[in-house]
Amino acid sequence: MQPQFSAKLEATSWDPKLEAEMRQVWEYERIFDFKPSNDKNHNFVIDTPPPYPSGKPWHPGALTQYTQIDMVARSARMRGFNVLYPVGIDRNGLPVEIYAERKYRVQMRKTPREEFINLCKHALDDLESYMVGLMKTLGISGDYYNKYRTDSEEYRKLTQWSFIELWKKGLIYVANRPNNYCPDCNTTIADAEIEYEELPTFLVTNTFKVQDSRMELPVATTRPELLAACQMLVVNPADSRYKKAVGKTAIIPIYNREVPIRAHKSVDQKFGSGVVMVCSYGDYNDVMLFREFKLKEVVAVDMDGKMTTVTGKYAGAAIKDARSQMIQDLQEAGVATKVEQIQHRTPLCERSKTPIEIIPMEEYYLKQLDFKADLRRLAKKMEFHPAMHRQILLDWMDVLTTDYPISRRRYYATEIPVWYCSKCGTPHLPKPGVYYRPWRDAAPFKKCKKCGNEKFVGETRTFDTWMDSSLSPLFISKRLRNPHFHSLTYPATLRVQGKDIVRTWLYYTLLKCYQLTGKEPFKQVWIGGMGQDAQGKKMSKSLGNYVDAEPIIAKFGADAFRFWGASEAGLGYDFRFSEERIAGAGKLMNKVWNTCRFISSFPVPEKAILTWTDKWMINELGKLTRQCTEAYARYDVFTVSNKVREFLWNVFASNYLEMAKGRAYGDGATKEEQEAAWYTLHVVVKSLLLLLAPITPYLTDYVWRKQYGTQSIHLEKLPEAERFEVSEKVSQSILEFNAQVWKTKRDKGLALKDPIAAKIPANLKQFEKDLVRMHHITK
RNA sequence: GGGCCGGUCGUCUAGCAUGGUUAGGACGUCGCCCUUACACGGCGAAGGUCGAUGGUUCGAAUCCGUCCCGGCCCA
Repeated sequence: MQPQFSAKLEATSWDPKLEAEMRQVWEYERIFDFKPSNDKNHNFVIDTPPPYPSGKPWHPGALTQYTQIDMVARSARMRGFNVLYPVGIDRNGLPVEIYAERKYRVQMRKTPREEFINLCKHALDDLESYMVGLMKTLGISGDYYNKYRTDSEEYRKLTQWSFIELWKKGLIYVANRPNNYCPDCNTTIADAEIEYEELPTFLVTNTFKVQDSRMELPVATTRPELLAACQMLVVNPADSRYKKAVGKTAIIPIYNREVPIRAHKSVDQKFGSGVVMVCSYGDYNDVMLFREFKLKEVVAVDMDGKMTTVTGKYAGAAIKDARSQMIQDLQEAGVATKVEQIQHRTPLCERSKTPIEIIPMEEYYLKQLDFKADLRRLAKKMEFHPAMHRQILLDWMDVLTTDYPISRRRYYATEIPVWYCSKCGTPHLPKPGVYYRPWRDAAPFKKCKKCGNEKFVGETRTFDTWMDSSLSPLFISKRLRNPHFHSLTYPATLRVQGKDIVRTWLYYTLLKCYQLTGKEPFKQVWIGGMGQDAQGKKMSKSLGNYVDAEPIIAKFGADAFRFWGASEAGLGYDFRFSEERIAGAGKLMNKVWNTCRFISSFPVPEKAILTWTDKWMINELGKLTRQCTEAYARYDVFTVSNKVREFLWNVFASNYLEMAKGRAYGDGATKEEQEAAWYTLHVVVKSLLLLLAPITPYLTDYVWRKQYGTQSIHLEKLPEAERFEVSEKVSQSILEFNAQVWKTKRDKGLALKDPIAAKIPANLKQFEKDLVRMHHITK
């Protein structure tokens, strides 16, 4: 290297360890604080998903999603917005309770409530610091100073406020209905919390006698233990085999009770024997038939998943045990004629993977069916990125058939703020704006408004956790705390989330915020794809294909991980986790570093008189800049990252840089030409750094501060595009010509610095001087 | 059974809406090269009958029909 030029960046490779240094600077400078503009349109409010601390390690797909969201936030800042990018932690509900039960080896029901809550808090604090630490490592530029927790007094106050408001609007009611119940979690769950799996089970065919007849009916069932709860047999009205039996009475074996035989079109003639027993409740069809035929419920399973006394000798047994015992008894009694193993689609609790039971229980409900049309209208009005994922929401709204059960029989969640008169049972709701714990606190009333009684009993149940999280746009906009701030930040600009929680978080947020404010909670929705394992399978702890991203991030750096996350899959598409490809992104980081290092050895001229080579380059850069700016406006970091990589590596470094290198060193060039090269090199590098800054914030800021700025690159705007009159085909010709010379030299066994005779194409005459110098072309 | 998405070199993908030069790039592989930013590099090469099959057309990865496979969601 000639002595007059020495690089400002010394190391020959980018060291990811420098990321920690950069992070400290950001924390010290607090450059990501939100300063609300009084012009609402300048505020860009992101409704971020507060992560759920459900265990370690954190799902690598989720981590990737958070980095993608951060790129949206950072690019919005560089587009000139004041960005509110909250950091929250979702700390309510089941996963934490299950985690605490495992970690501290306790059972919730056998632990005093206060004590159990404290254990949950402990577990949460531990997980939370782990997660926040990872977020910071990844360069998530959220507002850590105002980090919120959904189990804070402030947040729960808001949840209880929303319940009281919705109650006042008449949207809350209590009903005793058959409900999804998880005997393992001991609580009611919503349809949205159920998943289905094909599981092996026994299909038992039992013979039922028909009264006053010699007829016998084969009845196929997967739930023989519910025999005591059978209230009817049904066949398909078109089934000729059983026409004669319809209207008669059958005798239930073992219990010797009489039940009617009816016909209903819901019965599948081909399933089992074609005769089905209707019990309370084997499945949803039972629920429907009980309602339709006004049958009397028999509760055969209790809230612990044990058989009740109506089942006689099976009382107290677990469902599974009762089932095998019953099958054995039926076989011994000669009632069971056939026992076959089949695959049966079984509803499972999403959290505990236990088969759910349908048990009649009294719960609080929030009306939602009346709002379908309104929500559909909102969903169509909101802008979706990508547009195709709007359909997930619309489909879900289509299939809703019951209102939303909101009460849960758990401990670690927001309490339902209700007290009941101990005499007449009338529910009393307190004034909103205070956090209430009715299971512990004295009632804030003197007398029952109905009967005058002075004693109250506090509600012990809590809310479903989506009752809390569905209020995030109201919480981050300080609905209860700061009306002015609220008016500037609600509705939010953008909701960001994964496609797995469309039917829960997205849907419930729309529902509740619309019910409470009459508006949509956000203008746009960003739906990310899911991280899968290297084979494209869903990553889950139970499958054992879970990857811990932390050591990979430590190895390659957050920027490499982020770049990979940006460039791997288009917005909304699933992506596969691959260490190899993250390593590949790490190489790009190094390429960026070394490009900057080389160019850092040249002065930065204010302006220059450009040669055609420079004009060509700046024109190409302009094209790239326009493409990237447009892509950022669509939150499409996939396009940005891939276009920048291709430009940087294949056009700028491999071609322009080689063409301008000699000129930059002053080799056979005028001072003017040399300065033009310097100028262009810096213009391109500056723009590339700015375009990459939202995606790889550490490296770009580090270089920027060393080389160009007195302030962080993250306080700059995205670059402007410049245009020159350069013929369209020139770019391709240059690339082709260079490749051809390189190939010729290779074929002839020449070194790159050896002279070669070559004819420069007519349309590249303007670049002749640089090309001759670059390839050492002789005439 | 219904919906959505996808099926392009070993792997990840661009192109497909507005059909038309040797289907572009990345990762990996192989060969040559330590050329004064980078060997975490440079250059080159191999590798694809664009899921299958009909059709429209002078011409289809691209448009239309049917089918198959995978993923997710729903029944």
